[in-house]
Amino acid sequence: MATELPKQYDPHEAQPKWLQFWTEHGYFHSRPDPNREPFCIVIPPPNVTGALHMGHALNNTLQDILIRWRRMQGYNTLWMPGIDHAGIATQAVVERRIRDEEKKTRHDIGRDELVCRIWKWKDQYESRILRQLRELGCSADWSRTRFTLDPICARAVRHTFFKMFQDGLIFRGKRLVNWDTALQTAVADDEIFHETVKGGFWTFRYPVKDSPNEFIRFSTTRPETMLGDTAVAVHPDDARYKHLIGKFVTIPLVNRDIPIIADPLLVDPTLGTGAVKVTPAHDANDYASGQRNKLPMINILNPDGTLNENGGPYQGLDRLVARERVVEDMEKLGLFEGREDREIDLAHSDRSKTPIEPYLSDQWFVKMADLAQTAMDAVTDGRVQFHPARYAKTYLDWLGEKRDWCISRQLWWGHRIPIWYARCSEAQLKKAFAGRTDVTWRLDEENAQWLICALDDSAMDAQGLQSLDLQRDPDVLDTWFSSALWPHSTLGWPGPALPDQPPGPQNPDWQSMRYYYPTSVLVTSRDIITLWVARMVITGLYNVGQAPFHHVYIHPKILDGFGEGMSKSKGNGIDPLDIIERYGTDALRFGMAHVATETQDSRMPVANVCPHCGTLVPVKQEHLSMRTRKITCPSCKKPFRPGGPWPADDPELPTAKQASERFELGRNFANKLWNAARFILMNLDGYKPGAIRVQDLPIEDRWILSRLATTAAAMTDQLEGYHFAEAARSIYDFTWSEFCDWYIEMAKGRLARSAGEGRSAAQRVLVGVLDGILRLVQPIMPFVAESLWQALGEAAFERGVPNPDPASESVMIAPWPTYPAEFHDAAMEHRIARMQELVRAVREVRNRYGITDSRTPLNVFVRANATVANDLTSLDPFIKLLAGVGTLACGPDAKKPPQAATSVSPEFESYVSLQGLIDVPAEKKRLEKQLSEKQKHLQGAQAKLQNASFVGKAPAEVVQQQRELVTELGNQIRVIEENLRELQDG
RNA sequence: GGGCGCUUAGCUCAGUUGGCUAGAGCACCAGCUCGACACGCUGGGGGUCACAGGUUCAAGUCCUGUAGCGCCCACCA
Repeated sequence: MATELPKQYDPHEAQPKWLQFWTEHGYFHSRPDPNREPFCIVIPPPNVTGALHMGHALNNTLQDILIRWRRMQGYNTLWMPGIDHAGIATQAVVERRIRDEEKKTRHDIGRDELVCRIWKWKDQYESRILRQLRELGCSADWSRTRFTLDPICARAVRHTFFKMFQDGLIFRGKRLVNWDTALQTAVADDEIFHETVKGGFWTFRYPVKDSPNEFIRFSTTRPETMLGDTAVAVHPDDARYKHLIGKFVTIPLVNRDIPIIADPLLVDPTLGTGAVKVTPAHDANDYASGQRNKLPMINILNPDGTLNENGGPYQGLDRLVARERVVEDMEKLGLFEGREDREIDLAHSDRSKTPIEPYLSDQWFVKMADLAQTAMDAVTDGRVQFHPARYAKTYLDWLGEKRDWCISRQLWWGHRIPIWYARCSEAQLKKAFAGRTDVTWRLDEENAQWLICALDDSAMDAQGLQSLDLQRDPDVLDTWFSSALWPHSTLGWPGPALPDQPPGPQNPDWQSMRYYYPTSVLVTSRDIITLWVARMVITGLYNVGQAPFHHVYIHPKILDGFGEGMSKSKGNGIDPLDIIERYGTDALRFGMAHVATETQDSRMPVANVCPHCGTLVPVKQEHLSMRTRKITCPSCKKPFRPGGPWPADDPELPTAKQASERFELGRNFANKLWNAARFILMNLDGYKPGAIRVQDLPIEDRWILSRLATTAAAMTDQLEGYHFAEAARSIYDFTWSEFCDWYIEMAKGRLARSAGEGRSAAQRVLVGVLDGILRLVQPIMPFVAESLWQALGEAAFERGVPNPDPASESVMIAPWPTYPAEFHDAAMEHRIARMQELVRAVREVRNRYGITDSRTPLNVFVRANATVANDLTSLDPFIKLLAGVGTLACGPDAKKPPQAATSVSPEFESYVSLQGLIDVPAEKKRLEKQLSEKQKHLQGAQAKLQNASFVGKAPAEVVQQQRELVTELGNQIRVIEENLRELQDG
């Protein structure tokens, strides 16, 4: 007798145990093996910014499902894990901490110290993130874990940059950035917030040159920028200004002449004065217009927000002071027309909270025209496929713009731009770098300097370079530059640095690159299709010549209970660890698979668990919008802090854990599975493995094996197509609604007999089906699957249908189930379906009349044709067992007893003897309602048949179906009428 | 403003190429401690499939429009 399992599945007992077991057995590792086909996924590397959230749980669960499934299918699966340094986000988090804790800015502590602090932060959060991923059960090859700043990734970054620089794909150009004048740094778009402030809206006029008394009127919210104006634009069709196009106006304060140009994109003639001053260096639209019209760009600002030498008489003044002076001076000149108050939506820096100035600066770019085209081709010709396919449009539309990619960032955390500047003669360079292939240079004519690109920093440490007066570029690369290389950099591109040395952290393993690249599928969310997916394809094609993956699966987003995306700033996230703690990892994973549907993002209402009394307190919308930090429990009246991803604990208040009932489904399923297995294990006395032959099996066995085979095949298809929700539903429905609800119940009869062929066969089938279920569920719920696999191994080591095999040492490495074609048996499925219908009908009658004690047998009469009657009679023991039937009379002439309730089925009529218990008025009412519904349905169905165009156009079998439906409905109505009549008579 | 989606039971969601009485889980109602499971079992109630048109023998499903919601991109002199 096998050791009996506890009544409930305990995930917290199972999880650490199997995690350790899998790790010790090395199941997560993968190494190149030419005899096996690889299946490889590279993880979208989480940011080191902080802990993982629900989106990560979803993303990684789905990847793990694919990896675990393909591993069982026999592929050599590699899941490459890693972390992203996430330049801006990480630096901002660490800077904020330093500011909060030490009241210092990054300029106070310096570049080296800041980078050092961020590395410490990175170490701490990297291990936390990796731990979370492990706890999620992710079967990644942890020994290969990469970080986007580690030496191997850095080498790939350098090679790519160097190659692109040599190919002329990397160039230096001007670009407007968001300038924070307080911190004197550029900030990223996602680091700014918009706030409505009170401002002015001034209207001025410029005198038209060579046309006395003619002026052109314009308005602005930033009068000081007129010092940087290089044109006035009007709409080409605007009758008021048409004659002025091509003439000049004079900016009076600096006495500069600028042209009047026509720009239909910049100017909307119905707004304001219809004329727009153009300041290309300090406004994004004007910048675009300046590029279109080849206007000069005049930068009037110093980094600190004061005016520079281009500000003429206003040089040195703060821009806001200059604004007032400009207005005063224009007024003195009689060119000021008025000012109105206006609410202005102004961009502010997240960090300094001061207004952002658009600021023109030198940046590095990747030329996209040709690169983007190669990436578009890879998708249009099908080398890379999106699932769902519609996301290809997002990708193609974005790449189609072919906008140059700005890759420099004014940050300290990241890959340094490998560029040095030198002002010297080329002869000096040639001499200094004679014979060197790891250094290349190009002349920057505009600034009269050399741009030197080095493949490695050490190249610039050589002796004799002092005379060159090298200046290194202070910027770092856009984080996406290193992320774009992720699929091939992690696999070892560009090959070993030290070919004779063994692979290691400094020396990549070239075999992996050749074996696993291109990877199989990328699993990610739709918001980084452009930022990341497109760029990976670009660099993959550029560096390796092959796109980095064959498939891109885009999964839905998890929203909060109110339909909004989760984000740290909204405070509406859910910590996966809370869910794991409350429901178990399998429940979390099942829940994730279950929400991964084709079309729709999924809402996840969440509740706080009161840390004092355990009451579930649903999160309300106002808790989020007001950033509520304290909630009073409605039950015990004690205060607590709502759960979620908060930056730090609050020492004053206990923090609530979070719960969401959406994970009960998975928890309950794991427990159901556990108990089904528990029941089977309790009934395995005398189990002997043996082959089964479906032809020899009774109906119920053939039925469940047919259903099992269908389910396994369906799940395979569903996973192939990335239909995770359907796959989860398939195994759930099969296990619960077919195996547990019907098959196990039917098998109880045979098990109860202590010995004999019947019992033995039932054991084999029960064990064989359970074995299949555990394999099928393993990718989704690996922990409960492993627990039961091991328990089953003790009681039934050799098992399986049709032929038993010794169990593998882990369900993780068991083969993915496929079953012989003869398992599919439509006839058996049909017979059991008919029986289920009858059982349900009898149960319904029992419930309706309150005869729920199954020991009170009901006598059932079924009128049906001979075939159906035979089928049902053959299942007589089950009908008796499952519905508490005493005698079953079945046949074409089954006589209806007096005072009977009926249930109407498409294929047969059943009559249940109720021994005088009928509630006549209630029964009458029920039948009348049923009658009117059936009559309505019949009318509709008949009308359809009489319609000539239906009979003419529809396929013959459909028309035939319709005829059968009408006949059937007619029969049913006749039966109901008959019953109703008898009820009235009786 | 452009693009992509979404709107089905009180809640969260399924619903294949149009085709038999629109499904599930939770919640609700009634009844069950019967030897796997109360994280359970049996049965039940509950839906004008956002709205308005159209195509079709037939529309939750296809088309057009309207409203609301979400996301991405662009932009707001």
